[in-house]
Amino acid sequence: MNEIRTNKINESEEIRKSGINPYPYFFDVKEKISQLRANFDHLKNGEKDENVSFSISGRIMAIRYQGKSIFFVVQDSTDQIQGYLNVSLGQDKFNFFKDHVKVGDFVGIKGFPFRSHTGELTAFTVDYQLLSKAIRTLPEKWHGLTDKEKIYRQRYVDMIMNRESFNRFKARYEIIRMIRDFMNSEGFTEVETPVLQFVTGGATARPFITHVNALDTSMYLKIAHELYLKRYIVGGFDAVYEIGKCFRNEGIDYKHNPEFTMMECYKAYVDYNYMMDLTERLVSRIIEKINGKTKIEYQGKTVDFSRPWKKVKMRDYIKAHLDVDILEDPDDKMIKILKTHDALPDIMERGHYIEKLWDLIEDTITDPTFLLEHPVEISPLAKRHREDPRVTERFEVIVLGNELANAFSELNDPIDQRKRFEAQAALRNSGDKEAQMMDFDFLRAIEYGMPPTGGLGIGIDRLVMFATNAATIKDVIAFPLVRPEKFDESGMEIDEG
RNA sequence: GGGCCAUUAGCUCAGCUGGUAGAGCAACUGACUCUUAAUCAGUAGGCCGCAGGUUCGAAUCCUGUAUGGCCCA
Repeated sequence: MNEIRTNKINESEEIRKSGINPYPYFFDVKEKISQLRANFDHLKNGEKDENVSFSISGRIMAIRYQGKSIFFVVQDSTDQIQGYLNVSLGQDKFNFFKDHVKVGDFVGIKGFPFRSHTGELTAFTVDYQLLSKAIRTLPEKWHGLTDKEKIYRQRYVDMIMNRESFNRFKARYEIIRMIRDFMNSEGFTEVETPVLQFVTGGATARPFITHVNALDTSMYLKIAHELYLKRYIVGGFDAVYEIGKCFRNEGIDYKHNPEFTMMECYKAYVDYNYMMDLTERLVSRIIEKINGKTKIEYQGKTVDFSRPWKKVKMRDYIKAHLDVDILEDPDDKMIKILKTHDALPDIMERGHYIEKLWDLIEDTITDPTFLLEHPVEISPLAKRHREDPRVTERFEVIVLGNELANAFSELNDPIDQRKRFEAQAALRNSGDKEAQMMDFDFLRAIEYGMPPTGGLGIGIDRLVMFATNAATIKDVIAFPLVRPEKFDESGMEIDEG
């Protein structure tokens, strides 16, 4: 139905018939546009340097026809530059460009640099090659895509048109590379754990279920890396980490995507104090590298990632804000407070009361803060505190009310771990679908002995959101989960109800 | 789960209390050898998300529904 597309398909066929492949195989790219710009920034207005020849390639973003000369804009992964060509190219090549090279097409350009009278560094085209003909038109150059739905569904178009978006993804992968560099330099080994699991744990979450034909059985997609990473520690690795996808079958909103990326690390012979230091150093370094400073603006709020971060104990913080002692006051008192805030949990259990009480006040935290010593009930994989067995050696990093990291001195007492799993299993049996599953193989593993271990998990998407000032998780996930689109037999989109 | 908003040309948007649809960019034809949101002249392009209802008549009012966004829980 789209006439422009049909015309371009026909045009592409005509080009092919004329002996030119609209989709050739290779172009010898010698430099990126940013390099070209940097190398010839010194050229003065009207000055040219015919002695140097460059070879760049990219997508044409704009064309300005000017009679017997043509100005255009090429964009590659690094930058844009204005190109210029005229009939000195030869009448045939000039005409072909004028008739068949259009906005959206890829071209390779050879030539020399000059600066126009108006001061624009320009690529004077001595030769060019059409590298790929686009048969769909790009959005309007001035506004690009503004429809959020189109941005998420057709991220490739958003990336082309919106450099801010493109650069945010570049930053994301730079951050991931920085995390790898950091972890490697700290002596951690990058490892992998299964995505398909018969028992999945390490987090309080509902899993996805899939089916394995070869075994004719259901499996879960991992909700965390934790339990398998600890098996590496049992197996003798000193320090391991994994950066990978986790899957949680829960709501989708501005901070949750069903699949998301988490970095988890575990190190033998250290405790949560070590992990606090590691977290502080890693996160503040990334924030500083991306922003040039540790005190940043996030969505209109100032957040200071400078070390050291504040520390508050969960018990103290809840007591100060809600006047209830989560260790000593009875359930009734918590329920009463939750009722007045209309915040009763779906599952009437002490652990859920504590979580809900925290939810009520988490937004009072702005700057990165270590929230310490969660009660045992809500921390089934964390070791009891060495001075108070009712709480654990655990911390979460809270930034603007969001959980950015979660860590503990790992529970390596197999008897205590079994009791914790049993308590979780009881919750599961009473209908708590997020409670952890009994994992006998994991128990068996730590029964062989796991050294004292510190563990940490960091939500990469959240971290990227803060580092790049992204308002929603969808802005930092290139292809967020959206409902499927409908296409007709020819592959054209259908708008329907 | 609740509330509010959006959905009109490939893209960005107009379209008033109902009278059979409009601009800019993109596309197409032509002019122009330093333009840069180039300019100028012309042409073509629409199941007004989908389904019902009210009406002589609906892009517009009503109901439902789909998709998405924002806010709240």
